[in-house]
Amino acid sequence: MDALGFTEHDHQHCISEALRTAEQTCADQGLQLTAQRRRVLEILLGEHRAMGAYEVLDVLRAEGLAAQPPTVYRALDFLVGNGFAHKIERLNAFVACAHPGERHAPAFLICSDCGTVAEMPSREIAQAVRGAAATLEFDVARMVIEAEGCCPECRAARAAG
Amino acid sequence: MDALGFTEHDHQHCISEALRTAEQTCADQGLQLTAQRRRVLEILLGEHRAMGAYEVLDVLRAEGLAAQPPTVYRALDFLVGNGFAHKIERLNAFVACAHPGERHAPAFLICSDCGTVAEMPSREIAQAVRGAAATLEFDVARMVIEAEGCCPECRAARAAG
DNA sequence: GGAAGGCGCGTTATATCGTAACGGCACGGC
DNA sequence: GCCGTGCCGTTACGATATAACGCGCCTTCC
Ligand SMILES: [Zn+2]
Ligand SMILES: [Zn+2]
Ligand SMILES: [Zn+2]
Ligand SMILES: [Zn+2]
Repeated sequence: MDALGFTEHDHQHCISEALRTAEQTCADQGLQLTAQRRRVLEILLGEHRAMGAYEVLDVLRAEGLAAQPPTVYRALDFLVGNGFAHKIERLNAFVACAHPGERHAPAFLICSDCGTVAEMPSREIAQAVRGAAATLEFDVARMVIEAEGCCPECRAARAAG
Repeated sequence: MDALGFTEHDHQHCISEALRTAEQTCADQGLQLTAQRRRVLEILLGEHRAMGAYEVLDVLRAEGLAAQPPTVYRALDFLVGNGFAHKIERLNAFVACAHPGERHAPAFLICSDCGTVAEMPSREIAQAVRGAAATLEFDVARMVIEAEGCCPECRAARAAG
């Protein structure tokens, strides 16, 4: 389970796979993946970066839909609430989940140069957070773990440039 | 170095100590802790929780000042930029630093019940994040580590109620 | 069949968070 | 004196997010 985003990959496959997983998960859990929700997920899947809600809205409008902010926020709430997307707090923006279906406390790498957002394995990080919290007798319900920096590609580009 | 916020403590001492440290650090580094910046820091220090910029603004106005949003944001930028305060991304709000002067990558515990925000030791968490990032050859420049949950006091209150 | 309730969604309006840009003033260097 | 720099007042605006109301489509229950 590696974190895509920084590596070359068959992105069409990446998208269709994620959609299929979302459909299956919704079917299993009695969730309604309506056309709009699905479309918003597709838009997020289109890029391995975080998109603002209004950016998604612009895409919908460019497709001829007369959408309003609540439309997008409702779709995003559904997607985030059911683990098909995540909110990147640092950017006030949203990204498709790289591991839908699996229960996970996500952790993200955000490249300041190219904007790519990768979801990385977080078990040890989550463990460290829970450990530190436990010494203060604090019960952790939810975590925000986001690291900003420079991705390998951009670092190489810098070195070359 | 424990994380205050969840424990009883002499809060007046806590405030004056932090202000003294800020004054000393500014003096050492040639930074100007102006009256406004100092006042905003005092306001943040007043509570062990995160305050929105406009909430700070309301306090200033209640004191008779004709302040505008940029006034507050400029003071907050100064305080955050120089390590006297932190932004809690999850809340779009600001909290006074519990360890000013020391270089640190902060990690926070946010009680969903009472709103208290505590800054906790983060060395091991930061280490775990850097480690996970390194396997993807990602250079981390800045981290956001925030855990939401229930503090010991509120847990006790729940159990009692 | 019809009442009742849940859910998704359209729509309007508004709340909340944050910044751009301009100009004035004070201070220190030269 | 003149200029650069940093701080701040002020106006206006941009970006992010939600409240509230109502409609249509279901399903449930009788
Ligand atoms: Zn992909
Ligand atoms: Zn990059
Ligand atoms: Zn205190
Ligand atoms: Zn609490």
